[in-house]
Amino acid sequence: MKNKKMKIARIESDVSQEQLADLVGVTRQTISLIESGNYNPTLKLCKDICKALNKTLNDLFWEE
Amino acid sequence: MKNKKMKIARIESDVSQEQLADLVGVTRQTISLIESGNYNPTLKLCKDICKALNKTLNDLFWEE
DNA sequence: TCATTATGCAATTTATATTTGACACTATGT
DNA sequence: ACATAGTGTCAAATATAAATTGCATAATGA
Repeated sequence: MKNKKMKIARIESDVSQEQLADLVGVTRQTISLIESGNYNPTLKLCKDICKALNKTLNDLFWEE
Repeated sequence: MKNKKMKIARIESDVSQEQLADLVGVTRQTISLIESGNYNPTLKLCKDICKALNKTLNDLFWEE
């Protein structure tokens, strides 16, 4: 259950895990864990990531 | 910064805070805190609440 | 009046998200 | 061959979400 949507959005925005981590104020490991799946981030972090990548919650974290 | 969307969706579905808490497997206090705002729930809990109320993440937790 | 349901809030404890520091591997370029 | 950027992952510590318990209030019905 990897989060491919987020990884793709990040690569489309041309930012590394470390750059995204800096943008949202967490560590690189946290970004890596979220993309790797099996992780349960907080809502605020999800929102911050969405804003940094110009996406919405549904875009990156919702599956029908 | 209250979460009115969630409270409205819950009332539309005719469930109490306690019933919603049971549906998603948390305590009534956690639901109360989320609706009161100033709280930062986990993504999994947000998703579970959305499913219980037949809404999406953007419906309840995203503001433009 | 009395009981019940629904809600808000606060203190303390428990579970877990996140940090920190480290080591490893794979490109890519010099 | 060497350096560097990007990523995956692990163990231990810290920060905070969530649980637990309890008390208070308003609304409703018997």
